[in-house]
Amino acid sequence: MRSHYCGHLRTEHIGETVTLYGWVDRRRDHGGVIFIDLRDRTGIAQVVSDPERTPQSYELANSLRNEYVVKVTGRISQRPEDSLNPKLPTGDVEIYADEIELLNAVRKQLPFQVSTAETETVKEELRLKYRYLDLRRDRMTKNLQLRHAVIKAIRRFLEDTEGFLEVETPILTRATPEGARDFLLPSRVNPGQWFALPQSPQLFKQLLMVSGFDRYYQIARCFRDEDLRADRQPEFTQLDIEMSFMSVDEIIALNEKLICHIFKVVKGIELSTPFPRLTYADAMNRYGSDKPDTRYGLELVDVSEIVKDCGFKVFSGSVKAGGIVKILPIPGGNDQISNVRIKPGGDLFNEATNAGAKGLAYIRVRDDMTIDTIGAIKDNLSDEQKQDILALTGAQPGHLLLFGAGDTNTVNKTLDRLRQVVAKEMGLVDPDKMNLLWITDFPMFEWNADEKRLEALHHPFTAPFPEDVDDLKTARAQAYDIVFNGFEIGGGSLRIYQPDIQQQVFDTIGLSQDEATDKFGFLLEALEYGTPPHGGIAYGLDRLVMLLAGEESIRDAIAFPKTQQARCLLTNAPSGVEPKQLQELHVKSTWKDKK
RNA sequence: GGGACUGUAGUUCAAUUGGUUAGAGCACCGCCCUGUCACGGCGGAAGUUGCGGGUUCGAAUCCCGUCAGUCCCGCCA
Repeated sequence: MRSHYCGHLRTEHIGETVTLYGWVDRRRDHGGVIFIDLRDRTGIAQVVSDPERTPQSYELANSLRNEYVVKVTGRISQRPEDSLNPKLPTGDVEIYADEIELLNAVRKQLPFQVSTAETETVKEELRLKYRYLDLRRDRMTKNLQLRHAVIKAIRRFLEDTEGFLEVETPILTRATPEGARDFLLPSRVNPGQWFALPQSPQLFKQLLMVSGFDRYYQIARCFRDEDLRADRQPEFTQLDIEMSFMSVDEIIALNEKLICHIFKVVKGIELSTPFPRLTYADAMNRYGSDKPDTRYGLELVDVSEIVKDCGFKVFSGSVKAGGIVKILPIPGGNDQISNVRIKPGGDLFNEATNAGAKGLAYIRVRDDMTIDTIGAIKDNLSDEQKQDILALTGAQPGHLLLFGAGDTNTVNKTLDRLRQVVAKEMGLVDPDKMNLLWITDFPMFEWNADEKRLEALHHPFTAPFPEDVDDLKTARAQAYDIVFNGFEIGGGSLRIYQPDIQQQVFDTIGLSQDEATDKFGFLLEALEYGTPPHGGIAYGLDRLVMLLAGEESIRDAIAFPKTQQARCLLTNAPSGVEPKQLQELHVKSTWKDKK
């Protein structure tokens, strides 16, 4: 007797007897025909029973409802010519039932329709509360299968082809001063002391390099107690990789092979290598972003030099204050984007001001190459300056030029966002394109205005370029991010393996000797014992799966995700606990339990 | 911490913009039909319009508060 999956329901197996388990897919109370959503979620089988031969099964079939669980034993048969259903993945066979057994009924009305729900948008709140039903739906089943396929491809490649070893690292670990907010757990046996959940296995994987496991990886759960977004969960999964004795180029090459393998196995797509590389400086200059979507052009143009002495104070003042003036040139924008949208109150204006811009200046290029612009530009820029701008931006008839002026960060952020909005609405994004690229040569540090100190852009274990070590403050890091269609899917670096440089980096970010010893003494000490040069990368696995699945929310790539308020609607976690538990943990509650 | 949007039968939506008894598809229940494939036919039940308050002769609709979900800013080495 055959087992019971979709793959066996083919014409070459006609005549064989099979047992199927599954859920009734759609309601039928007619003709003894039911559809079974197979237990392995691979397809739907049509089951027919005969009123003469198996009257009990026939009666049962006619009374079954959606989502009842059944066991069916029967013969694989050719479906009659007039009842072929190309929509069924089992093709043109059906099961001629000997016996239908009801394993379990649906005792309550379903909170939403599972079988036909592909055509309906169910409120996410309900989907999350009844996640076990949501996961029955085709879309979510496919997403989880895709996730599995990605992980399987990763393991095959890293273990079988490249000789990596998976090592588990602790979930109960210690709090770190840098980075995201920690999730903390009180220790019962150590009063007043706390574990933290790992933000990533960063330090442990470096210690594994010290141990000599020169090719480590882990599908690792990570935790960050920060606010959520469509592509961010407090609990998420990284593909974490670390290698010894490898250069940046070697690490990048290996990762390109890995990504190619995943895309080929999972999506059947052949990517070409090497992936393009952009330095951080170039990416910021050309796209205003360190994770540019390069599926379309719309590159930014810096016009600071042209306008630095012009009479328009917003422009010249920005440059004099150390900022910049840049332009987002939009071909065809003159016709397609109305003034209402760029002027105060308009959606593009709001987009700009939300990003921190003070306003949104523009130049429209008419068909005869004359221009239409705001008064301040018309009156305060010379004809030569205007012509220089048109020349530098490559403006053609029909172009719309949008200006960003101010400090460099704000300008880049504003134009980056406008660039994305415009590309989307003008249909410049080719959904079939799969653009992967590397961003390299990040700065080591950036200024934290609130805390008035430098902080690590990547993390404080990132190695600077050797030639930049003399002036760490402005040093570039040997770090790289991998960007997929405008999303950062991974990032890594060579790590510091010399204790003196590690100490210098801690000094630079204002971590005192005492504090560094207290928090990272174990690392500094480990570096004293012949640590090999090493480096690695970590991928956001959930985000990668989301993108490969074509989903817009990371939640659709995770079986049991949290809501934006970091709650689990299924279990209603987090929840209050008994006072006794808190006592044992030496924790005083200052918060009244929410009902 | 802040901004925006949403919340109406089990569910997806509607309700002529403040006006009679809040409607429809699907689901659910009953009967009929019995080779269907979004089957079909007849009938039925189903609502404190998230919750609380206010304005009004009258509130799903307007106002205030609150809860929940989503998107975004801050935040996320």
